[in-house]
Amino acid sequence: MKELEKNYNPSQIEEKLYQKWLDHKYFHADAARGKKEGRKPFTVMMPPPNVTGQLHMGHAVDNTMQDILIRYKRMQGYEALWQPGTDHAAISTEVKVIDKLKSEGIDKQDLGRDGFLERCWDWKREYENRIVKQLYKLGSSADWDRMRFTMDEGCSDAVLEVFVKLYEKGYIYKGSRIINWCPVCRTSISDAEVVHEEQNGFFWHINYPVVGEEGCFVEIATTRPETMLGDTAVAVNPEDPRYQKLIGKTLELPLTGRQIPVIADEYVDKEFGTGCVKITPAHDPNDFEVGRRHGLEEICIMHDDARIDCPGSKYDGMERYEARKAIVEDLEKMGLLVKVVPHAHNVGIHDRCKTTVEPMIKPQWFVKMEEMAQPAIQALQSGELKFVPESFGKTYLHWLEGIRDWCISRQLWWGHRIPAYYCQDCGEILVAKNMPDTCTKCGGSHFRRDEDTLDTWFSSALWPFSTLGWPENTKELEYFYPTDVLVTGYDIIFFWVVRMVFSGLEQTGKTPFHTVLIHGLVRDSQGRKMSKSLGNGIDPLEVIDKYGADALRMTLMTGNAPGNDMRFYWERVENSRNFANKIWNASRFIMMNMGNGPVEEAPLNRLTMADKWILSKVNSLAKDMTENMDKYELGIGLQKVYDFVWEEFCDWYIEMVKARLWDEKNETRKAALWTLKTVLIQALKLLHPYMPFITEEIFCNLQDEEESIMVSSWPVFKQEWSFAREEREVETIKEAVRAIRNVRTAMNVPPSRKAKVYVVSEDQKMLDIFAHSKVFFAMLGFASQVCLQQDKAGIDDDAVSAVISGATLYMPFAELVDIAKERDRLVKEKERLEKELARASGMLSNERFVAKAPESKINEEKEKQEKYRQMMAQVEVRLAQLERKQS
RNA sequence: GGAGAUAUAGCUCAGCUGGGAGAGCAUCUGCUUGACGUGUAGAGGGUCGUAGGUUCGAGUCCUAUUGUCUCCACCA
Repeated sequence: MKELEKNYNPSQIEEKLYQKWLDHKYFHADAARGKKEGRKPFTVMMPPPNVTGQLHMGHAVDNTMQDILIRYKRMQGYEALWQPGTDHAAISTEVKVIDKLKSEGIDKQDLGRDGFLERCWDWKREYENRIVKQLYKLGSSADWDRMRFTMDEGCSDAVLEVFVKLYEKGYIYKGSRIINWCPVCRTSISDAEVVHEEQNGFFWHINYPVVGEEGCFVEIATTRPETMLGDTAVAVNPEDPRYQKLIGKTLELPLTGRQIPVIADEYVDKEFGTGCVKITPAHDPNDFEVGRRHGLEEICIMHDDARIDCPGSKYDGMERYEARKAIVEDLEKMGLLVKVVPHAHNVGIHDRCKTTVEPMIKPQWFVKMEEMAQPAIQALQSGELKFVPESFGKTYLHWLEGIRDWCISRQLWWGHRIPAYYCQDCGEILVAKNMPDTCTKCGGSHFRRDEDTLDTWFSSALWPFSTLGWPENTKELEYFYPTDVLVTGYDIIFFWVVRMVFSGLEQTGKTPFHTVLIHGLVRDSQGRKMSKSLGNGIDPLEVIDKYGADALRMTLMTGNAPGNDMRFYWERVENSRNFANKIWNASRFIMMNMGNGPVEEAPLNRLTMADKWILSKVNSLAKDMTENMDKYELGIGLQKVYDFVWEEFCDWYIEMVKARLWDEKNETRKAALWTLKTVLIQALKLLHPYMPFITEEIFCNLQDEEESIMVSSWPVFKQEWSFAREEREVETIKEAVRAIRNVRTAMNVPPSRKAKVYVVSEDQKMLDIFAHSKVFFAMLGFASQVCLQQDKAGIDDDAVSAVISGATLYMPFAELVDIAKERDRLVKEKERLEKELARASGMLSNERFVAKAPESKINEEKEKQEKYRQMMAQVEVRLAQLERKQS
């Protein structure tokens, strides 16, 4: 048997073991094999990290949870597929490549579309590997042989297929609508990519003259005066008495001289501002709606880079904020600027580049959402789709119920190019997977393909089935789809989960997964989000280097409930590291005692009470763990193995068993060794999904029969390992040991001072329990001898006592004990018992309790009451003795 | 404005279907016993945000209220 190092050193073994797993292809799932061997599939889709990304704590939590589920199911005998891949991350990658080009003095336009895309692919090849290697370090048991990329051939084909199908169904349309425009990235962005930030700005109050009524004005207030160049109306609330007579009149728009009407629309809030709103349909989403309702002209006054587009005017070509300044100055000169009021308001910012977005009307492609949202809503209501924790289902519903059409076109080059072809002869739009030969309308053969690409989420929405070969009906798709659990943070429910669900339902008729397991964010120790700008991020790789992947994984899973945020503390990592070291040393101890020979199988009837107790404990732990795993309560599961290993197994069982191990002639030595090894292996298996590396290392050192713990079988509850009586008996022993330790500490007795321990009970069965346990007292270092008797014969009156349920323990070290102190202690104990008795009798004398509570609960209370009565009697006797002694 | 989450020991958090308040860290006190000081034995510390209600019984369920956080929508 190999000798282990004194301290666990993760860095030495993690890489070696991961390579071993890869070499043995343990991560690989196979549909044909699974089918042939009659296994059930279990599938998890890895949320594809951005190719340009670096591993952060979010990935670490997300992937740890998935790995735990996959390893658990794999051990349970499922054909467990964890499908990995990466995302092309359109904007993010394009921006980075552009930056890199800039540093080389190259402009995107100079390279041309193909040249630029080549640079993007170079970037992808260079960085994809980085994030994948980082996921290796976590211990992720994903099926890397099936690695996919959202822009690889298969996924791209799925994208085209879906686009064409949705177009033909009328769910995809092209239209001019107001969208969020990023003047720096020069592309439209979705609502979800816009973040709102409060900024201190101003409210400019401006007078618009009423046509034909000299000296008569309408005062409007705006935060963006430059947009007035595009005003096509002023609106008031139809119910507003102040402005009734204005409705229908015509105003002259200052600076342009254009004539615009005053209209009435519910949208206007009477209480806000002046109650008169300038309407700029081309540059404000609300105004756009108003404009469409009233058939107003939509005048676009800005170029794509946010310079003013107003030919013939002095503002033409000005940058938007420059124009704002000029316009305000001019209005002031004209005497039309009424006042300027400081005003804090929210400004939309592009989350990637932080530029203030400009609402613009642009021809864009949209997905009609109304029909597709319905089945997705129903999936949740029918229970076909479930969120853990459930409350996130409300977030999901809320979003779907208020869903708007999805703008899917992006003015980027890196991404899936929209498969729409414009006939150069007649202008007809043809949508097809490949460029058509002839125009269906005019028979022409010259086409221009749409320049735009699709929103990144369009392809990720198809991830659960595109990766399995859809639209082909592959054996993988048939076997592994629909998948089982999707693990993700609550921050991308809208972006991704919703879109996967409606896409899956629309394309395959099935929800792509039955459960969405939501986790929270990892925050810093002060509760702040980890972010680049704050510089407060903790690099998971640094944690792994210092403490090992297992410690990181354990830290992220401890004391954490689904959906809740957690804070990162280095102290917690240390605790995890300490736990790893604890198991390491327990294993080391066991192996030292095993010697070189094999551990013989011990028949159950040769086991001692302690052996049966720990076996029974690990047995019910297996059941408990399985239940918690199935409920996705990963934090609770971990807590349970932790407590078992550290407290029950190390602090109690190993200590109980030492004396037997050291005595080569002891006839129960072999039983002890067998139990130690067996229980340890069970515990290692239960822990393996959480801490794959250390459990594998110990497992392989401990036994020769199996080559890896990750393909060993998950422990199941066995009736023959269930020993209720022994569990109770050992609990009694533990109670006794604790009682004695407490008394001795309370009495300030040094551990080196040994004393006799008398166990007194009228109940012979009770004494029998202790008959087997003399060895514990000796081993625990404070009993020179243990005497069992039914009465107090031979025990000095001033012996110190400890009362436990069913027995009283005495230690005759009279000379060490201060009688007054002992009396105080007993008085305290008496008070405690009185409280307990009051509680029990309070319940039992309550007629309604007795009438309504379940029988088992009543009996439980009666037993407790009886137990406390007995203890109380003992305490009273002891007190009386002391009184006599003192007087 | 809409929705959701959360409030438990000094700190960070568990506490699953209601039935005697827990962990880690921190603090204090012991322990050079042959796996581990990354250890071990013990102690102190909480009227479970507040007020009602349901119940024989509420940290747990309901209502209201307060604080904190998050998401969505955004007022020109």
